Amino acid sequence: MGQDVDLARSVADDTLGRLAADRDLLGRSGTAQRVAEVLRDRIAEGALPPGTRLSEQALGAALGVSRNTLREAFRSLVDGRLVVHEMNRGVFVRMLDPDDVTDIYAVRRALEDTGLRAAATADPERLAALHTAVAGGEAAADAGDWPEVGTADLRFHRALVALAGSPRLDEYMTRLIAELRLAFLAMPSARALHEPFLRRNRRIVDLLAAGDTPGAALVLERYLDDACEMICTAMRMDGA
Amino acid sequence: MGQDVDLARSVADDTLGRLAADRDLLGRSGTAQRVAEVLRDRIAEGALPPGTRLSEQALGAALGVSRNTLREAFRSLVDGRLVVHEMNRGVFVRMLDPDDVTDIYAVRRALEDTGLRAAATADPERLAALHTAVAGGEAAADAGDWPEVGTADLRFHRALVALAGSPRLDEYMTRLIAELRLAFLAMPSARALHEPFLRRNRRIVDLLAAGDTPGAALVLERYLDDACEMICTAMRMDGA
DNA sequence: GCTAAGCTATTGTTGAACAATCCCACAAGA
DNA sequence: TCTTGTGGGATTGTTCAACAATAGCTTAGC
Repeated sequence: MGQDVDLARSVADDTLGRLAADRDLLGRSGTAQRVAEVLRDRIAEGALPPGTRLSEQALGAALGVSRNTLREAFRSLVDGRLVVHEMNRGVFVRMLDPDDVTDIYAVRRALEDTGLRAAATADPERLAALHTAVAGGEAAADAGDWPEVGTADLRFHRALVALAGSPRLDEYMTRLIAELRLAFLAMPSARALHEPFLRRNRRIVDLLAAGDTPGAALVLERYLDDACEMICTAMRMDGA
Repeated sequence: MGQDVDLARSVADDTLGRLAADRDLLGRSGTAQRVAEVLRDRIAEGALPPGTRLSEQALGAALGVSRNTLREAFRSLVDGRLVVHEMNRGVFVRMLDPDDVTDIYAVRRALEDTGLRAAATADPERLAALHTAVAGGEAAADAGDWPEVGTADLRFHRALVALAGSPRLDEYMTRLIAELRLAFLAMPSARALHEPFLRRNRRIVDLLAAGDTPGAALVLERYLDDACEMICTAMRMDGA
Protein backbone atom coordinates (compact mmCIF):
# COMPACT_ATOMS: atom_id res chain seq x y z
CA MET A 1 0.00 0.00 0.00
CA GLY A 2 1.68 3.17 -1.13
CA GLN A 3 -0.20 5.40 1.29
CA ASP A 4 2.34 5.26 4.06
CA VAL A 5 1.11 8.31 5.90
CA ASP A 6 1.37 8.56 9.65
CA LEU A 7 -1.98 7.67 11.15
CA ALA A 8 -1.35 9.67 14.28
CA ARG A 9 -0.81 12.84 12.25
CA SER A 10 -3.17 12.24 9.37
CA VAL A 11 -6.45 12.30 11.30
CA ALA A 12 -8.14 14.84 13.47
CA ASP A 13 -6.57 15.01 16.89
CA ASP A 14 -9.28 13.32 18.93
CA THR A 15 -9.98 10.46 16.55
CA LEU A 16 -7.49 8.19 18.20
CA GLY A 17 -8.82 9.22 21.57
CA ARG A 18 -12.34 8.25 20.60
CA LEU A 19 -11.15 4.94 19.29
CA ALA A 20 -9.46 4.29 22.61
CA ALA A 21 -12.72 5.07 24.37
CA ASP A 22 -14.46 2.46 22.25
CA ARG A 23 -11.93 -0.16 23.16
CA ASP A 24 -13.83 -1.49 26.13
CA LEU A 25 -17.08 -1.66 24.20
CA LEU A 26 -15.62 -4.23 21.89
CA GLY A 27 -16.05 -7.88 22.88
CA ARG A 28 -13.14 -8.47 25.25
CA SER A 29 -15.34 -9.50 28.10
CA GLY A 30 -14.88 -13.10 29.09
CA THR A 31 -17.38 -15.82 29.75
CA ALA A 32 -17.92 -15.18 33.44
CA GLN A 33 -18.83 -11.57 32.87
CA ARG A 34 -21.23 -12.45 30.10
CA VAL A 35 -22.84 -15.11 32.28
CA ALA A 36 -23.28 -12.55 35.04
CA GLU A 37 -24.99 -10.19 32.61
CA VAL A 38 -27.33 -12.88 31.38
CA LEU A 39 -28.30 -13.78 34.92
CA ARG A 40 -28.80 -10.12 35.79
CA ASP A 41 -31.21 -9.78 32.89
CA ARG A 42 -33.12 -12.93 33.76
CA ILE A 43 -33.45 -11.85 37.36
CA ALA A 44 -34.59 -8.36 36.38
CA GLU A 45 -37.30 -9.67 34.09
CA GLY A 46 -38.55 -12.10 36.70
CA ALA A 47 -37.59 -15.28 34.89
CA LEU A 48 -35.64 -16.16 38.02
CA PRO A 49 -37.94 -14.95 40.80
CA PRO A 50 -36.68 -13.97 44.25
CA GLY A 51 -36.01 -17.01 46.39
CA THR A 52 -35.04 -19.16 43.45
CA ARG A 53 -32.10 -21.35 44.12
CA LEU A 54 -29.35 -21.07 41.52
CA SER A 55 -28.03 -24.60 41.32
CA GLU A 56 -24.49 -24.74 40.04
CA GLN A 57 -24.97 -27.96 38.17
CA ALA A 58 -28.31 -27.06 36.60
CA LEU A 59 -27.31 -23.53 35.61
CA GLY A 60 -23.91 -24.62 34.39
CA ALA A 61 -25.46 -27.25 32.17
CA ALA A 62 -28.13 -24.86 30.90
CA LEU A 63 -25.64 -22.14 30.03
CA GLY A 64 -22.92 -24.49 28.88
CA VAL A 65 -20.29 -23.23 31.29
CA SER A 66 -18.28 -24.91 33.97
CA ARG A 67 -19.04 -24.66 37.67
CA ASN A 68 -15.93 -22.56 38.24
CA THR A 69 -16.89 -20.00 35.65
CA LEU A 70 -20.40 -19.89 37.05
CA ARG A 71 -19.07 -19.29 40.53
CA GLU A 72 -17.05 -16.36 39.24
CA ALA A 73 -20.23 -14.89 37.80
CA PHE A 74 -21.99 -15.43 41.13
CA ARG A 75 -19.43 -13.24 42.88
CA SER A 76 -20.41 -10.26 40.78
CA LEU A 77 -24.08 -10.85 41.45
CA VAL A 78 -23.46 -11.09 45.17
CA ASP A 79 -21.65 -7.75 45.09
CA GLY A 80 -24.61 -6.28 43.25
CA ARG A 81 -26.95 -7.63 45.93
CA LEU A 82 -29.03 -9.40 43.34
CA VAL A 83 -28.25 -12.71 44.90
CA VAL A 84 -27.37 -13.96 48.35
CA HIS A 85 -24.78 -16.57 49.04
CA GLU A 86 -25.38 -18.90 51.94
CA MET A 87 -22.36 -20.94 52.85
CA ASN A 88 -22.64 -24.59 51.87
CA ARG A 89 -26.20 -23.98 50.70
CA GLY A 90 -25.72 -22.12 47.47
CA VAL A 91 -26.88 -18.85 45.99
CA PHE A 92 -30.47 -17.66 45.86
CA VAL A 93 -32.13 -14.80 44.07
CA ARG A 94 -32.43 -12.10 46.68
CA MET A 95 -35.68 -11.54 48.53
CA LEU A 96 -36.16 -7.95 49.63
CA ASP A 97 -38.06 -7.00 52.74
CA PRO A 98 -39.69 -3.63 53.44
CA ASP A 99 -36.58 -2.45 55.29
CA ASP A 100 -34.55 -2.99 52.15
CA VAL A 101 -37.00 -1.02 50.07
CA THR A 102 -37.05 1.80 52.60
CA ASP A 103 -33.26 1.95 52.52
CA ILE A 104 -33.12 1.83 48.75
CA TYR A 105 -35.46 4.79 48.60
CA ALA A 106 -33.37 6.64 51.16
CA VAL A 107 -30.38 6.23 48.86
CA ARG A 108 -32.44 7.29 45.87
CA ARG A 109 -33.36 10.43 47.76
CA ALA A 110 -29.69 11.22 48.37
CA LEU A 111 -28.65 10.48 44.80
CA GLU A 112 -31.51 12.16 42.99
CA ASP A 113 -31.34 15.21 45.22
CA THR A 114 -27.70 15.49 44.27
CA GLY A 115 -28.63 15.41 40.62
CA LEU A 116 -31.39 17.92 41.13
CA ARG A 117 -29.10 20.38 42.87
CA ALA A 118 -26.74 20.18 39.91
CA ALA A 119 -29.52 20.96 37.43
CA ALA A 120 -28.75 24.68 37.30
CA THR A 121 -25.22 24.10 36.07
CA ALA A 122 -25.81 20.85 34.20
CA ASP A 123 -24.95 20.04 30.62
CA PRO A 124 -27.94 20.98 28.37
CA GLU A 125 -27.66 17.62 26.68
CA ARG A 126 -28.32 15.94 30.00
CA LEU A 127 -31.32 18.14 30.66
CA ALA A 128 -32.68 17.15 27.27
CA ALA A 129 -32.39 13.51 28.29
CA LEU A 130 -34.85 14.24 31.09
CA HIS A 131 -37.45 15.47 28.63
CA THR A 132 -36.89 12.51 26.36
CA ALA A 133 -37.41 10.05 29.20
CA VAL A 134 -40.60 11.72 30.42
CA ALA A 135 -42.00 11.92 26.91
CA GLY A 136 -41.13 8.25 26.37
CA GLY A 137 -43.01 7.29 29.51
CA GLU A 138 -46.09 9.24 28.46
CA ALA A 139 -46.04 7.69 24.99
CA ALA A 140 -45.77 4.21 26.49
CA ALA A 141 -48.69 4.97 28.79
CA ASP A 142 -50.79 6.06 25.82
CA ALA A 143 -49.91 2.78 24.14
CA GLY A 144 -50.82 0.86 27.27
CA ASP A 145 -47.33 -0.62 27.54
CA TRP A 146 -46.95 -0.48 31.31
CA PRO A 147 -43.70 -2.39 31.62
CA GLU A 148 -42.18 0.15 29.24
CA VAL A 149 -43.63 2.93 31.40
CA GLY A 150 -41.69 1.40 34.26
CA THR A 151 -38.37 1.35 32.44
CA ALA A 152 -38.97 4.88 31.14
CA ASP A 153 -39.59 5.98 34.70
CA LEU A 154 -36.35 4.46 35.86
CA ARG A 155 -34.57 5.97 32.87
CA PHE A 156 -35.87 9.36 33.90
CA HIS A 157 -34.62 9.02 37.43
CA ARG A 158 -31.29 7.73 36.23
CA ALA A 159 -31.08 10.79 33.99
CA LEU A 160 -31.85 12.88 37.05
CA VAL A 161 -28.81 11.48 38.83
CA ALA A 162 -26.76 11.92 35.67
CA LEU A 163 -27.20 15.69 35.98
CA ALA A 164 -24.48 15.55 38.60
CA GLY A 165 -22.06 14.38 35.94
CA SER A 166 -20.44 11.79 38.15
CA PRO A 167 -19.62 8.40 36.62
CA ARG A 168 -19.57 6.73 40.02
CA LEU A 169 -22.93 8.14 41.01
CA ASP A 170 -24.32 6.98 37.68
CA GLU A 171 -23.00 3.49 38.16
CA TYR A 172 -24.31 3.27 41.68
CA MET A 173 -27.74 4.42 40.57
CA THR A 174 -27.73 1.72 37.91
CA ARG A 175 -26.93 -0.91 40.49
CA LEU A 176 -29.56 0.45 42.84
CA ILE A 177 -32.18 0.24 40.13
CA ALA A 178 -31.23 -3.34 39.36
CA GLU A 179 -31.80 -4.11 43.01
CA LEU A 180 -35.05 -2.18 43.06
CA ARG A 181 -36.42 -4.28 40.24
CA LEU A 182 -36.43 -7.17 42.69
CA ALA A 183 -39.02 -5.22 44.66
CA PHE A 184 -41.04 -4.34 41.59
CA LEU A 185 -41.45 -8.03 40.89
CA ALA A 186 -43.48 -8.30 44.06
CA MET A 187 -46.03 -5.84 42.74
CA PRO A 188 -49.11 -7.40 41.17
CA SER A 189 -49.67 -4.75 38.51
CA ALA A 190 -47.10 -2.75 36.60
CA ARG A 191 -49.77 -0.20 35.82
CA ALA A 192 -50.72 0.43 39.44
CA LEU A 193 -47.03 0.75 40.22
CA HIS A 194 -46.05 3.28 37.57
CA GLU A 195 -49.11 5.15 36.35
CA PRO A 196 -49.56 7.38 39.41
CA PHE A 197 -46.07 8.77 38.99
CA LEU A 198 -46.13 9.76 35.33
CA ARG A 199 -47.55 13.18 36.14
CA ARG A 200 -45.02 13.84 38.85
CA ASN A 201 -42.10 13.20 36.52
CA ARG A 202 -43.60 15.65 34.06
CA ARG A 203 -44.05 18.16 36.85
CA ILE A 204 -40.44 17.77 37.92
CA VAL A 205 -39.05 18.57 34.47
CA ASP A 206 -41.41 21.50 34.13
CA LEU A 207 -40.39 22.97 37.47
CA LEU A 208 -36.77 22.37 36.58
CA ALA A 209 -37.20 24.10 33.23
CA ALA A 210 -38.77 27.03 35.07
CA GLY A 211 -35.75 27.20 37.33
CA ASP A 212 -37.70 26.20 40.43
CA THR A 213 -35.29 23.66 41.85
CA PRO A 214 -36.72 23.66 45.40
CA GLY A 215 -40.17 23.04 43.96
CA ALA A 216 -38.90 20.13 41.93
CA ALA A 217 -37.14 18.76 45.00
CA LEU A 218 -40.40 18.86 46.90
CA VAL A 219 -42.29 16.93 44.23
CA LEU A 220 -39.45 14.43 44.02
CA GLU A 221 -39.50 13.97 47.77
CA ARG A 222 -43.19 13.19 47.77
CA TYR A 223 -42.76 10.90 44.77
CA LEU A 224 -40.17 8.84 46.56
CA ASP A 225 -42.10 8.74 49.83
CA ASP A 226 -45.28 7.59 48.13
CA ALA A 227 -43.60 5.04 45.87
CA CYS A 228 -41.72 3.58 48.80
CA GLU A 229 -44.83 3.27 50.89
CA MET A 230 -46.82 1.77 48.05
CA ILE A 231 -44.25 -0.96 47.52
CA CYS A 232 -43.79 -1.61 51.20
CA THR A 233 -47.47 -2.05 51.88
CA ALA A 234 -47.79 -4.33 48.88
CA MET A 235 -44.92 -6.42 50.20
CA ARG A 236 -46.47 -6.61 53.64
CA MET A 237 -49.77 -7.76 52.19
CA ASP A 238 -48.00 -10.29 50.04
CA GLY A 239 -45.96 -11.59 52.93
CA ALA A 240 -48.95 -11.93 55.30
CA MET B 1 -24.97 -30.29 81.38
CA GLY B 2 -27.95 -30.08 83.69
CA GLN B 3 -28.76 -26.47 82.90
CA ASP B 4 -31.23 -27.18 80.18
CA VAL B 5 -32.85 -23.78 80.34
CA ASP B 6 -34.34 -22.20 77.29
CA LEU B 7 -31.74 -19.82 75.93
CA ALA B 8 -34.29 -17.75 74.08
CA ARG B 9 -36.07 -16.93 77.34
CA SER B 10 -33.11 -16.64 79.66
CA VAL B 11 -31.47 -13.60 78.10
CA ALA B 12 -32.53 -10.06 77.38
CA ASP B 13 -34.72 -9.78 74.34
CA ASP B 14 -32.27 -8.23 71.90
CA THR B 15 -29.27 -10.33 72.85
CA LEU B 16 -30.13 -13.05 70.39
CA GLY B 17 -30.81 -10.42 67.78
CA ARG B 18 -27.37 -8.94 68.24
CA LEU B 19 -25.78 -12.35 68.10
CA ALA B 20 -27.59 -12.98 64.84
CA ALA B 21 -26.16 -9.74 63.49
CA ASP B 22 -22.68 -10.95 64.37
CA ARG B 23 -23.24 -14.24 62.66
CA ASP B 24 -21.83 -13.15 59.37
CA LEU B 25 -18.76 -11.69 61.00
CA LEU B 26 -17.36 -14.96 62.19
CA GLY B 27 -16.19 -17.92 60.19
CA ARG B 28 -18.84 -18.84 57.65
CA SER B 29 -17.10 -16.95 54.94
CA GLY B 30 -15.28 -19.16 52.50
CA THR B 31 -11.76 -19.03 51.22
CA ALA B 32 -12.36 -16.72 48.29
CA GLN B 33 -13.93 -14.06 50.46
CA ARG B 34 -11.12 -14.24 52.97
CA VAL B 35 -8.56 -13.99 50.20
CA ALA B 36 -10.34 -10.93 48.87
CA GLU B 37 -10.20 -9.33 52.30
CA VAL B 38 -6.51 -10.05 52.68
CA LEU B 39 -5.79 -8.52 49.30
CA ARG B 40 -7.95 -5.50 50.13
CA ASP B 41 -5.88 -4.94 53.27
CA ARG B 42 -2.57 -5.36 51.48
CA ILE B 43 -3.60 -2.95 48.78
CA ALA B 44 -4.87 -0.40 51.30
CA GLU B 45 -1.62 -0.44 53.23
CA GLY B 46 0.44 -0.11 50.09
CA ALA B 47 2.10 -3.49 50.22
CA LEU B 48 0.70 -4.01 46.74
CA PRO B 49 1.16 -0.60 45.13
CA PRO B 50 -0.98 0.65 42.24
CA GLY B 51 0.14 -0.83 38.95
CA THR B 52 1.31 -4.06 40.53
CA ARG B 53 0.42 -7.08 38.56
CA LEU B 54 -1.36 -9.76 40.55
CA SER B 55 -0.01 -12.95 39.05
CA GLU B 56 -2.36 -15.86 39.57
CA GLN B 57 0.40 -18.38 39.99
CA ALA B 58 2.55 -16.30 42.31
CA LEU B 59 -0.32 -15.09 44.50
CA GLY B 60 -1.95 -18.50 44.57
CA ALA B 61 1.26 -20.10 45.72
CA ALA B 62 1.91 -17.37 48.29
CA LEU B 63 -1.57 -17.59 49.77
CA GLY B 64 -1.89 -21.33 49.40
CA VAL B 65 -5.04 -21.25 47.33
CA SER B 66 -5.86 -22.52 43.89
CA ARG B 67 -6.08 -20.34 40.83
CA ASN B 68 -9.82 -20.83 40.65
CA THR B 69 -10.37 -19.61 44.19
CA LEU B 70 -8.06 -16.69 43.56
CA ARG B 71 -9.98 -15.71 40.47
CA GLU B 72 -13.18 -15.68 42.49
CA ALA B 73 -11.54 -13.29 44.91
CA PHE B 74 -10.43 -11.10 42.02
CA ARG B 75 -14.04 -10.63 40.92
CA SER B 76 -14.89 -8.96 44.21
CA LEU B 77 -11.89 -6.68 43.97
CA VAL B 78 -12.81 -5.68 40.45
CA ASP B 79 -16.31 -4.77 41.60
CA GLY B 80 -14.76 -2.69 44.37
CA ARG B 81 -12.61 -0.90 41.80
CA LEU B 82 -9.47 -1.77 43.71
CA VAL B 83 -8.16 -3.72 40.80
CA VAL B 84 -8.57 -3.68 37.05
CA HIS B 85 -8.93 -6.75 34.93
CA GLU B 86 -7.45 -6.67 31.47
CA MET B 87 -8.51 -9.54 29.31
CA ASN B 88 -5.79 -12.11 28.75
CA ARG B 89 -3.36 -9.91 30.63
CA GLY B 90 -4.39 -10.35 34.20
CA VAL B 91 -5.39 -8.10 37.06
CA PHE B 92 -3.47 -5.07 38.25
CA VAL B 93 -3.79 -2.90 41.30
CA ARG B 94 -5.75 0.11 40.15
CA MET B 95 -3.99 3.34 39.27
CA LEU B 96 -6.14 6.39 39.88
CA ASP B 97 -5.86 9.52 37.81
CA PRO B 98 -6.95 13.02 38.88
CA ASP B 99 -10.32 12.55 37.21
CA ASP B 100 -10.97 9.57 39.44
CA VAL B 101 -10.07 11.53 42.54
CA THR B 102 -12.28 14.42 41.49
CA ASP B 103 -15.18 12.05 40.98
CA ILE B 104 -14.58 10.28 44.28
CA TYR B 105 -14.73 13.62 46.04
CA ALA B 106 -17.91 14.53 44.18
CA VAL B 107 -19.49 11.38 45.57
CA ARG B 108 -18.13 12.12 49.02
CA ARG B 109 -19.79 15.52 48.81
CA ALA B 110 -23.13 13.91 48.00
CA LEU B 111 -22.86 11.26 50.70
CA GLU B 112 -21.51 13.42 53.49
CA ASP B 113 -23.98 16.19 52.75
CA THR B 114 -26.71 13.63 53.12
CA GLY B 115 -25.36 12.63 56.51
CA LEU B 116 -25.02 16.23 57.55
CA ARG B 117 -28.60 17.05 56.66
CA ALA B 118 -29.75 14.15 58.82
CA ALA B 119 -27.77 15.38 61.82
CA ALA B 120 -30.73 17.20 63.36
CA THR B 121 -32.77 14.04 63.65
CA ALA B 122 -29.93 11.57 64.04
CA ASP B 123 -29.45 8.98 66.75
CA PRO B 124 -27.45 10.57 69.65
CA GLU B 125 -25.21 7.52 69.68
CA ARG B 126 -24.18 8.28 66.13
CA LEU B 127 -23.48 11.91 66.98
CA ALA B 128 -21.27 10.71 69.82
CA ALA B 129 -19.29 8.64 67.31
CA LEU B 130 -18.39 11.87 65.54
CA HIS B 131 -16.84 13.30 68.68
CA THR B 132 -14.98 10.09 69.36
CA ALA B 133 -13.46 10.06 65.90
CA VAL B 134 -12.36 13.69 66.04
CA ALA B 135 -10.87 13.23 69.49
CA GLY B 136 -9.08 10.13 68.26
CA GLY B 137 -7.57 12.05 65.40
CA GLU B 138 -6.35 14.83 67.68
CA ALA B 139 -4.82 12.33 70.09
CA ALA B 140 -3.02 10.58 67.25
CA ALA B 141 -1.71 13.92 66.01
CA ASP B 142 -0.35 14.71 69.47
CA ALA B 143 1.38 11.35 69.44
CA GLY B 144 2.77 12.05 65.98
CA ASP B 145 1.09 8.96 64.55
CA TRP B 146 0.10 10.38 61.17
CA PRO B 147 -1.15 7.21 59.55
CA GLU B 148 -3.52 6.85 62.49
CA VAL B 149 -4.60 10.46 61.98
CA GLY B 150 -5.53 9.45 58.46
CA THR B 151 -7.66 6.50 59.50
CA ALA B 152 -9.29 8.59 62.24
CA ASP B 153 -10.12 11.20 59.64
CA LEU B 154 -11.76 8.63 57.42
CA ARG B 155 -13.56 7.18 60.43
CA PHE B 156 -14.94 10.62 61.15
CA HIS B 157 -16.24 11.09 57.65
CA ARG B 158 -17.70 7.61 57.62
CA ALA B 159 -19.45 8.49 60.87
CA LEU B 160 -20.75 11.59 59.16
CA VAL B 161 -22.40 9.49 56.47
CA ALA B 162 -23.68 7.12 59.14
CA LEU B 163 -25.84 9.93 60.51
CA ALA B 164 -28.22 9.19 57.66
CA GLY B 165 -28.83 5.76 59.15
CA SER B 166 -28.71 3.99 55.80
CA PRO B 167 -26.88 0.65 55.62
CA ARG B 168 -26.39 1.00 51.87
CA LEU B 169 -24.98 4.48 52.14
CA ASP B 170 -22.63 3.25 54.85
CA GLU B 171 -21.45 0.38 52.74
CA TYR B 172 -20.91 2.56 49.73
CA MET B 173 -18.92 5.04 51.77
CA THR B 174 -16.75 2.20 53.01
CA ARG B 175 -16.06 1.08 49.47
CA LEU B 176 -15.38 4.62 48.38
CA ILE B 177 -12.83 5.05 51.15
CA ALA B 178 -11.10 1.84 50.17
CA GLU B 179 -10.79 3.25 46.67
CA LEU B 180 -9.63 6.60 47.98
CA ARG B 181 -6.77 4.96 49.85
CA LEU B 182 -5.30 4.16 46.45
CA ALA B 183 -4.96 7.90 45.93
CA PHE B 184 -3.52 8.48 49.39
CA LEU B 185 -0.71 6.10 48.52
CA ALA B 186 0.45 8.59 45.90
CA MET B 187 0.99 11.24 48.56
CA PRO B 188 4.53 11.56 49.81
CA SER B 189 3.69 12.46 53.40
CA ALA B 190 0.80 11.27 55.52
CA ARG B 191 1.27 14.30 57.74
CA ALA B 192 0.98 16.84 54.93
CA LEU B 193 -2.10 15.00 53.76
CA HIS B 194 -4.04 14.87 57.01
CA GLU B 195 -2.77 17.50 59.41
CA PRO B 196 -4.38 20.51 57.70
CA PHE B 197 -7.80 18.97 58.07
CA LEU B 198 -7.80 18.11 61.75
CA ARG B 199 -9.08 21.55 62.71
CA ARG B 200 -11.85 21.45 60.16
CA ASN B 201 -13.21 18.19 61.47
CA ARG B 202 -13.27 19.68 64.94
CA ARG B 203 -15.04 22.73 63.58
CA ILE B 204 -17.65 20.61 61.86
CA VAL B 205 -18.62 18.77 65.03
CA ASP B 206 -18.69 22.02 66.98
CA LEU B 207 -20.94 23.70 64.46
CA LEU B 208 -23.12 20.62 64.39
CA ALA B 209 -23.37 20.59 68.17
CA ALA B 210 -24.40 24.24 68.03
CA GLY B 211 -27.14 23.34 65.58
CA ASP B 212 -25.56 25.27 62.72
CA THR B 213 -25.95 22.70 59.98
CA PRO B 214 -25.46 25.11 57.06
CA GLY B 215 -22.26 26.35 58.65
CA ALA B 216 -20.99 22.81 59.03
CA ALA B 217 -21.92 22.12 55.43
CA LEU B 218 -19.85 25.06 54.31
CA VAL B 219 -16.77 23.93 56.20
CA LEU B 220 -17.23 20.42 54.85
CA GLU B 221 -17.54 21.73 51.33
CA ARG B 222 -14.25 23.62 51.62
CA TYR B 223 -12.62 20.62 53.28
CA LEU B 224 -13.51 18.39 50.35
CA ASP B 225 -12.53 20.94 47.72
CA ASP B 226 -9.15 21.54 49.28
CA ALA B 227 -8.38 17.90 49.94
CA CYS B 228 -9.32 16.98 46.40
CA GLU B 229 -7.14 19.66 44.93
CA MET B 230 -4.22 18.80 47.17
CA ILE B 231 -4.28 15.18 46.07
CA CYS B 232 -4.82 16.01 42.42
CA THR B 233 -1.88 18.41 42.26
CA ALA B 234 0.31 15.87 44.02
CA MET B 235 -0.69 13.26 41.47
CA ARG B 236 0.02 15.58 38.58
CA MET B 237 3.46 16.37 39.93
CA ASP B 238 4.14 12.70 40.50
CA GLY B 239 2.99 11.76 37.03
CA ALA B 240 5.01 14.48 35.29
C1' DG C 1 -44.34 -36.84 68.27
C1' DC C 2 -39.62 -36.30 68.98
C1' DT C 3 -34.65 -37.32 68.70
C1' DA C 4 -30.68 -39.49 66.60
C1' DA C 5 -28.13 -41.80 63.11
C1' DG C 6 -27.20 -42.46 58.28
C1' DC C 7 -27.69 -41.45 53.30
C1' DT C 8 -27.64 -38.46 49.45
C1' DA C 9 -27.15 -34.44 46.84
C1' DT C 10 -24.81 -30.15 46.67
C1' DT C 11 -21.35 -27.02 47.59
C1' DG C 12 -16.21 -25.71 48.59
C1' DT C 13 -11.79 -26.23 46.90
C1' DT C 14 -8.13 -28.21 44.57
C1' DG C 15 -5.08 -29.84 40.77
C1' DA C 16 -4.25 -30.76 36.16
C1' DA C 17 -5.03 -30.05 31.50
C1' DC C 18 -5.49 -27.54 27.06
C1' DA C 19 -6.49 -23.63 23.96
C1' DA C 20 -6.02 -18.81 23.29
C1' DT C 21 -3.60 -14.81 23.91
C1' DC C 22 -0.03 -11.65 24.92
C1' DC C 23 4.79 -10.24 25.32
C1' DC C 24 9.44 -10.35 24.00
C1' DA C 25 13.29 -11.14 21.27
C1' DC C 26 15.01 -11.63 16.83
C1' DA C 27 15.35 -11.68 12.04
C1' DA C 28 14.02 -9.72 7.45
C1' DG C 29 12.87 -6.03 4.57
C1' DA C 30 12.06 -0.99 3.12
C1' DT D 1 17.02 3.18 11.20
C1' DC D 2 12.53 2.09 11.40
C1' DT D 3 9.01 -0.87 10.60
C1' DT D 4 7.14 -5.45 9.85
C1' DG D 5 6.63 -10.51 10.39
C1' DT D 6 7.70 -14.67 13.22
C1' DG D 7 8.68 -17.95 16.73
C1' DG D 8 8.91 -19.25 21.53
C1' DG D 9 7.68 -18.88 26.26
C1' DA D 10 4.83 -17.50 29.79
C1' DT D 11 0.22 -16.33 31.48
C1' DT D 12 -4.51 -16.27 31.34
C1' DG D 13 -9.33 -18.37 30.19
C1' DT D 14 -11.91 -22.27 30.80
C1' DT D 15 -13.01 -26.88 31.52
C1' DC D 16 -13.00 -31.29 33.83
C1' DA D 17 -12.57 -34.63 37.44
C1' DA D 18 -11.90 -35.53 42.08
C1' DC D 19 -12.56 -35.34 47.12
C1' DA D 20 -13.86 -33.34 51.65
C1' DA D 21 -17.36 -30.96 54.11
C1' DT D 22 -21.88 -29.69 54.83
C1' DA D 23 -27.07 -29.41 54.71
C1' DG D 24 -31.29 -31.66 54.37
C1' DC D 25 -33.96 -35.69 54.06
C1' DT D 26 -35.11 -40.37 55.51
C1' DT D 27 -35.48 -43.84 58.54
C1' DA D 28 -35.14 -46.20 62.83
C1' DG D 29 -35.90 -46.12 67.61
C1' DC D 30 -38.06 -44.56 71.74
